[in-house]
Amino acid sequence: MKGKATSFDIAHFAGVSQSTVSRALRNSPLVNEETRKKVHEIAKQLNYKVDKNASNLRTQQSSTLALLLFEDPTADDSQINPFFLAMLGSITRACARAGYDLLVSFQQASQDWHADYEDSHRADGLILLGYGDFIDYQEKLDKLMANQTKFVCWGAQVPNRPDLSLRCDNYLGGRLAGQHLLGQQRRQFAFIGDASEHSPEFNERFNGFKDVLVEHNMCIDTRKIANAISTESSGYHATHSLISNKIQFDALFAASDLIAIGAIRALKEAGLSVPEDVSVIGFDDIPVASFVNPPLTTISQSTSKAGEMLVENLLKLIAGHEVVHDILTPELVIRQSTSPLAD
Amino acid sequence: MKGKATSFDIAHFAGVSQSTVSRALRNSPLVNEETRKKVHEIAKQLNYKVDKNASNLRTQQSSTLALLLFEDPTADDSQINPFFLAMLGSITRACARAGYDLLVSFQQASQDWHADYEDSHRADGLILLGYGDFIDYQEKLDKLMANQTKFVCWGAQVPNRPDLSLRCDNYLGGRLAGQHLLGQQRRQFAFIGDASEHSPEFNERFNGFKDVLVEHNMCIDTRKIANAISTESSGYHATHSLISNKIQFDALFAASDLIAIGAIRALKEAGLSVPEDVSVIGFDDIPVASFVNPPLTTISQSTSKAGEMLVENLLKLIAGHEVVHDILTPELVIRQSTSPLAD
DNA sequence: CTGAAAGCGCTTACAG
DNA sequence: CTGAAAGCGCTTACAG
Repeated sequence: MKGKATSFDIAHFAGVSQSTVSRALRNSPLVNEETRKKVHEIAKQLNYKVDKNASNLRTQQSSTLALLLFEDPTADDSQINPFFLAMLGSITRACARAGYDLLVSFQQASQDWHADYEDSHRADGLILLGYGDFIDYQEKLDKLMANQTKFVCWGAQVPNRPDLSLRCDNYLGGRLAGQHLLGQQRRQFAFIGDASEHSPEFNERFNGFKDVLVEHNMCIDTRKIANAISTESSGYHATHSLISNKIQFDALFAASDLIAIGAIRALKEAGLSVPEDVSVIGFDDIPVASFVNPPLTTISQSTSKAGEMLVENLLKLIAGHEVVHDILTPELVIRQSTSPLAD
Repeated sequence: MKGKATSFDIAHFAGVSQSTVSRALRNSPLVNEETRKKVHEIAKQLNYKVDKNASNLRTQQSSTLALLLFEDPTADDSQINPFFLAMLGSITRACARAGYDLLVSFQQASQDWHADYEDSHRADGLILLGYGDFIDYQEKLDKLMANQTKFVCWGAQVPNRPDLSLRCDNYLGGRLAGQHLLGQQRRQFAFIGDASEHSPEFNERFNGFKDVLVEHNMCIDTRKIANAISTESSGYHATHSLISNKIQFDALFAASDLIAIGAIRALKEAGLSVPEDVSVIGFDDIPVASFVNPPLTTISQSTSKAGEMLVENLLKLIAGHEVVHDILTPELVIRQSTSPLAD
């Protein structure tokens, strides 16, 4: 026999029809047990594998999901946000468990990234992942909706469809950070990150943080807020600029761990010690967080839970089932980058 | 029109046959320029996308590569080796550039992981990535060969087929590490990693290291060698055991950055300072390396170059072209975890 | 330059 | 329980 074996080859050897082979391989209850066994045996001998293209074409689905990862245009080749990399890991595993393949693709946030994975039947649905400018996303999400594409989305909200997106309770996370720093007798609070509608996740974190301070009759001086995207170098530069402007602070909440790591570098360079002079808290709990020096206190988002739920929800959507909107609960992880203020 | 548009729908609206539509969409030179334009226009209006399952079935290929990532059985869910994650990034990009989709899958090293991606026509070829027990790999690679599966492999050698694997010059990398430490007047050398045939990459690194020492009339005391797999905790425990056994050393070469990071943690815990008491050098230059404290001196393997070449070679293989065996050149990256010995 | 037709390898309704 | 047949949506050799 030349090339790969087909179901006709098996039929030939088993002395049954090709339809029966197909049924047997799919373990249809219609098929006689003995026949089923014989077919499976021959299939194994011939090293037969169902041709996915043929079966997908026939059944009009692909058993494949596509993960689209958007990168900030500034992100360079080598540095993919570790938080998303961790998500990728858990999504891959969740797909495997569900018997789905996963197609991975990086997209520029600027591009027309709804791509054509679903239209071309390469994937049954999309998982969207990425920080970036929220405003830009909205119209693209609209397009996906109009197109009836099945998708779920980490972070960004889909207008009128809360079920299509998943995120952790960023507001609560911000509150946890604020409470932790307050409990350490810190009183001069800085925030680094984009607290605007362009980055709703960061914005919510900031709001939670701010609200806690206000509840304790404190406030955050707007001069102590510096804008940054989620990279180490952006965090470094933002912090550096605060310091050069002689802004004083004894506590710093960074909107992400990457920002926090950059902030710590800037602080050290300026001769400030962490946590003695400045308590620094991040957000995400990326794998690196425990390796940096000092190990980073942070707000943890469970990537494994998140990945699992994204896949689960997407599969429900594909199956035409309802999805309940859920929000993940973040947790404070205390390490050594924060400490009570010494008097 | 219900559901997705097909080439027949376009044919209908364009007033040509479906064959002509297909040719026009593929920009066949046979087709009249005006017809071609009209077809493209209508396709766009109908939001038509070629059904990949159908075209793949017809052409018997998939324009998809599969990336199989093996994990050490000990690796837990959250911690995928960052070196491979970086490779994943560059491989994804290289695939996109070549017009290929990338299927990603994690595999247990123990499993029958040649999987059936190629047999089932889900992918045209495989990229294998992963540390792990080399001995176990060999028979699996043999199976892939016997199966005529197209694949390339990072690190592990394929018997008699050097062209199927790609790696950096680990021996040279080991030499670079040795030379650097020698240049710092260090004289008591420890090595952490699995220097055996089970981990040929680590073994080569060790051999290069050892040879340089020997050339300088020095040697490595076997008691100063500790076994470790490529994780932070394994590096930590190995180093910890050296210290508890009162083994003295002023320089440490870790077979990977992850190991080095764990080693630094153990050293600090034992009250030893890095680099003053012990110079530590790693291998890989993972993104974290520059964030840890002190920033890690290491031997860099270019993941972007590596990913690109793996994809390039695999595509050549698929096309039936010859692949020249190539080996990447590692580079010494000096940071602050190593310093000249103070007298 | 274009069209009618075959066929890629399956799955599944239909008939027995 | 089984088989003959249709058809998923393309690509491409063949004929004009």
